Amino acid sequence: MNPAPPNPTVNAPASGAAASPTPAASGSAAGSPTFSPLYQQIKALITQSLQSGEWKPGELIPSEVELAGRFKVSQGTVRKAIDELAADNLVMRRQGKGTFVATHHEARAHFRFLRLVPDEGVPHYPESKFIDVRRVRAPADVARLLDLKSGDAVIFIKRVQSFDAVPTIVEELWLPGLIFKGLTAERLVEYKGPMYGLFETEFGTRMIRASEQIRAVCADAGAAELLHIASGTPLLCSERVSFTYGDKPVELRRGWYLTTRHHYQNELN
Amino acid sequence: MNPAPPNPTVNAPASGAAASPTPAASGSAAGSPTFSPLYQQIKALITQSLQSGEWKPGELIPSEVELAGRFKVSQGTVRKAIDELAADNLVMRRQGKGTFVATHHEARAHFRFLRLVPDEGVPHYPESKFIDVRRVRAPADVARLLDLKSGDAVIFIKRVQSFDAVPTIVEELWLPGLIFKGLTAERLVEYKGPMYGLFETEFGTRMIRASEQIRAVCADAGAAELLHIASGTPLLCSERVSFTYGDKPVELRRGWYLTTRHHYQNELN
DNA sequence: GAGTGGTCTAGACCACCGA
DNA sequence: CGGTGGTCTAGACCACTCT
Repeated sequence: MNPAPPNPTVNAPASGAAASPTPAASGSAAGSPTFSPLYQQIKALITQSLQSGEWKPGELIPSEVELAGRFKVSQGTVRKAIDELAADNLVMRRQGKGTFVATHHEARAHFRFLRLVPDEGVPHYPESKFIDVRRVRAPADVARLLDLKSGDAVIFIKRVQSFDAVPTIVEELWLPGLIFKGLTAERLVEYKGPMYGLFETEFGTRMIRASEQIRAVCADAGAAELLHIASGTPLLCSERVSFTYGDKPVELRRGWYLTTRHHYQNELN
Repeated sequence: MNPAPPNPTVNAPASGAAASPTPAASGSAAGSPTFSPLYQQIKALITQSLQSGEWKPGELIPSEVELAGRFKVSQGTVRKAIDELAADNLVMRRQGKGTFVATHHEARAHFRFLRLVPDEGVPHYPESKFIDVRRVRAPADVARLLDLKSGDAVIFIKRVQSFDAVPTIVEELWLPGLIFKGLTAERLVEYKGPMYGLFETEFGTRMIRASEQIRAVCADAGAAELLHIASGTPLLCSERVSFTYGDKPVELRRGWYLTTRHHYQNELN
């Protein structure tokens, strides 16, 4: 056992009972056993339940005391695990009510990934117009970023987003065909709200984090036409890969942003 | 008293002794008294000591038990306060050694604000060449962003930064003259390493966080010459305001980044 | 009032560091 | 070895929400 002496359940080398096996968290190759703290193991167990859909987005998860009983640890340990999950935006705590599985269906979450905001006026969500939705074979670069094999089936989506009827964003998305089987133009068009919300409820795939690379480029003819601007206008170009549980890449999104009346807002902390 | 019953020191309406007055944290206008938890008050007290320079960047601060004794609270409460300070990057914990005041003189900190990295190869710090350093009166827009009055003295700095001898960044900085009195071109040139390090050690002003707005623009004649590129080349344009303690703005930095072989890297969490 | 998360305490032991 | 932060527990009370 690792830190707490009077508790022989989770990290124990061999203990009989309880609902959670988890020899877990040992890099046990040789020399150093590399133990991990109890609360990290609890966090991993809870994360598994989230990933498996045992508790769905927006739902209430069991209370701290109940989880403490289930895992045979103190409430404080569960608390620390959930604290981290909340910091990771996997879960949301609400005093007096309980802890809820985080969801992209919330005003709060809408601007976590969309960082383009109007220079003046309040941030709001743009309107989408879909240009293209089709099943294709993954080009090499897309396959590499999505951890697929070149030629694997992917879904390609192209759309234009407008703020106050002014076209401002051209976006191309690539999604693994296996995961997003059955995603059609109709589903996309009829669905109102952020796409990540649809992915979450319709395909059980929740975006956890993303990595973005940003450049300045000249608008090519295609983008220029869609955005009603002169070819050659400078655009902000973003390439973003989004990840679900287990750091699995599940979306590649290339965006071209018109930044004459909008800007990309970033907070450095 | 607020949460803890057996402890009449920090938040107490009127208590005699102890080194920390702090009636603190009450929005006491009318109706709701708006108490704040003990650990938040401890956090505020420690932050004051950091701001006042009682413990300088890089130095060791008193141990948790000592602070607990000083503030007459439990170690757990001090711990939670320091946990938040560490999350805010004001302080750095090192097991077995102690807690240190964070500093910008560390490889770790160098890329917290500089997000432009080479497309290939390892991130590294660019070389600076200073074009201009002078005392001027603040234009209206600069004054507004730095919370000064139009016409107040400010220091203007212009420089070019190069990666592997390739000029890549043009930067213009505006600093409040009052705070950075005595900042000269010589000091800047002789100083090696990140400018925030110099600000911290030479002027006692530590940058805590920053807010950045990013756009795509065309290179004007001046930038084009400095970066050895054609006028009109698309550049990534960033306007950043940095803040010290108390959310006081103390730097305006406008940057133009050449993104042909570099990109702005951002993690969305 | 019962149940939830939020705060606070006290005490134990562990992992790491330096002398 | 003693000192530091890191983990874990157990129990108390507070603030909030709903019924």
